[in-house]
Amino acid sequence: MDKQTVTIYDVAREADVSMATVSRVVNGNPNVKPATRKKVLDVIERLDYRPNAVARGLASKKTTTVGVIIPDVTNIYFSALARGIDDIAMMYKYNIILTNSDENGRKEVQVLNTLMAKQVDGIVFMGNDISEELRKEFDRAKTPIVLAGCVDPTGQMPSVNIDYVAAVEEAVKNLIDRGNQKVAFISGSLDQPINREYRLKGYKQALKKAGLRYDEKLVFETDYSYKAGQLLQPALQAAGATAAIVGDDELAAGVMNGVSDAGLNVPDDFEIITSNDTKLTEMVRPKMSSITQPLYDIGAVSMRLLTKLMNSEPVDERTVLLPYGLMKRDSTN
Amino acid sequence: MDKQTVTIYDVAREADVSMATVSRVVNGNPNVKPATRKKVLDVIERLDYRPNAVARGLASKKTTTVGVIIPDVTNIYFSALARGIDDIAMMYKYNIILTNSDENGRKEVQVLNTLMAKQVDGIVFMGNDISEELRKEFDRAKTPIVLAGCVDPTGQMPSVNIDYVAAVEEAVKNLIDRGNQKVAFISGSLDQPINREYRLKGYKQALKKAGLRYDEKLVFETDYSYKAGQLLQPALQAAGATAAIVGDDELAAGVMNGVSDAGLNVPDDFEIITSNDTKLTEMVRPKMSSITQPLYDIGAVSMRLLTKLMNSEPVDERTVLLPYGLMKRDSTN
DNA sequence: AGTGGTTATGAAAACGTTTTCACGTTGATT
DNA sequence: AATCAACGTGAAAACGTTTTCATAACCACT
Repeated sequence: MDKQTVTIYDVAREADVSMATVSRVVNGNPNVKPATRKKVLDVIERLDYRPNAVARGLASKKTTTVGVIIPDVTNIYFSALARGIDDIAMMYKYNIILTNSDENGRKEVQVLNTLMAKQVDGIVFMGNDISEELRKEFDRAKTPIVLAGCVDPTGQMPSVNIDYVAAVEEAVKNLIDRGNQKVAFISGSLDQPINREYRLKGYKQALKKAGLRYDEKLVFETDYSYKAGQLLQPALQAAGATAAIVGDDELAAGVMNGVSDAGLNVPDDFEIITSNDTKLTEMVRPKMSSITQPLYDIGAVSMRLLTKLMNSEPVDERTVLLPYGLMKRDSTN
Repeated sequence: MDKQTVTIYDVAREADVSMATVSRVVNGNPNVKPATRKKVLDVIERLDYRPNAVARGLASKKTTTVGVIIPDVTNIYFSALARGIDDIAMMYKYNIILTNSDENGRKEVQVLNTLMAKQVDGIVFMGNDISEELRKEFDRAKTPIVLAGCVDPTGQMPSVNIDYVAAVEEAVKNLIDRGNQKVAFISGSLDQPINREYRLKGYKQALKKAGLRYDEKLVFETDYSYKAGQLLQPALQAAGATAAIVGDDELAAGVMNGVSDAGLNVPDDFEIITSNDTKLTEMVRPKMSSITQPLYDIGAVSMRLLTKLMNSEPVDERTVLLPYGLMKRDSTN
């Protein structure tokens, strides 16, 4: 009852050919006489032979597996990207090793190392910050890596994103144009470049163009959770904010419910624009207006880009920007 | 500039020992003299040697990788399970190959086969139905498989779930006790055992015990999507339902918003209990009452069970039932 | 009939580990 | 001093493929 495996050698013997020939037919190499091919195929069928991908990986130095580092699959934003990644991966016959990093730098480095040990052919990285140590590991990796929905301020790494600066600027302008003088900026940690150097920059630009003064009291730094958003309400009120641009949908839902539960009307008393356009925006009431980004596509395009890199195909744009938009729903007037 | 890899052989040479010894220190085998160990460790450090997991897998027939088949990562219910699975997997030094199946039988079989080809040490399967063909593949697999949040009516496969029959019965009873004579049953396809043989059974039992007649017109078979739920409102009204038990949270959110948008008040005109207790239940307004199940734990426990199976450890219960509950929020009175 | 170029095949060497055996050493026990 | 067990180590055989290289067979052409 031991796992008795049929090997390529068994097939070769039964079909009365060499291993090399079996390997050829299995891999669709055209240099095989049709008659031989058929003979081998028959034996494969009869013996129910299944090539061992590990042995194949060792011999060919290709595993047809790519690593995916994700902060948290449970977050709708990231799972949408992951879905795009997996679909394209499957299309190109790759499998995905998925690991949650919790945006924890140490864990990211460790995960990266085990992925390299497993000889993945490429890596898609999601996360909001690239620590120094992590960057060092990236550099030393001989494996292609692309960032998905994750900015690299230095622009060295292949990545796919939207233009966060412009998107946020447009959203904030929209809020200001409707008369909001005090627009809150709510995001995750400002240590993360995507917040500090992109979103916040867009926010400041919009203020400047509207002739408004930047006020630190309107900047709220918190973590990306529903709960955190909900708890922000008193602080928002204290700061006199009448609108907010929020960096994450779950967080935004929390903010909105916090505000509503305090008796204010959204959007009449308080307007909100969120950033990720996940399906959550349509499930809450009022539905949330949002910056629009093609989540699935960001994942899909990163994976596609990665396939090119893994294949050493020429790549025109190493850092691709996908189009964004602004979707008006019911949390703005 | 070619990927010049340091092998165990290089280390052996530099440290002036045999490969076997290097292997021993890398694997923590105690049978190595401390002095030798240090010497080897130093060389490893100096050369930055990283063991090749693929070669290791071939030689040892263990890949420390498990396959996870999931209908759709994008669904909050499943991603919560996946998170539990990954955390425990990581704890036991396993990695996860994650693939979406879309509950498509053909795809499930194909994915299963590539997982086997990749020599995964075990598999966690999520999905609502096990087709005949899939079951055949399961049987023939020499690899341990456990079902997570997925019933096997035949009880042959290891699985971890809650008692869906009892949970639904309790929820429906709760609805009936509050005077609802016409409780709708809303779920995914009744072809799926979990709906046909478990949830519906609980529903019928509750009706019977309350002396109510089972009415097919109150049974709504749809797909698990927000949209589908939203569109159900007219039919619900036509059937005269005043309450509903719903099999999925996104679906339930759709139902609730459909009902609300039609001008009815939830819970005064229409009560809803949903089934999965995902965080979505707290994000919508009103918050949804729900059957409570330990999602993360279902994933975690399945993975833990799988580790035991992979390790040929004795297992007391092959089909484990985790506790459920009923959480009253604002979609019921 | 001789030449040259495909085309089809096999032998055997990688690929980078783990693992099995056998063999010396060592130290304790009689 | 002889015996034994435990310990520490190395040689070499797996593991199941791909890939390189050589060669045989075939097929036109001159």
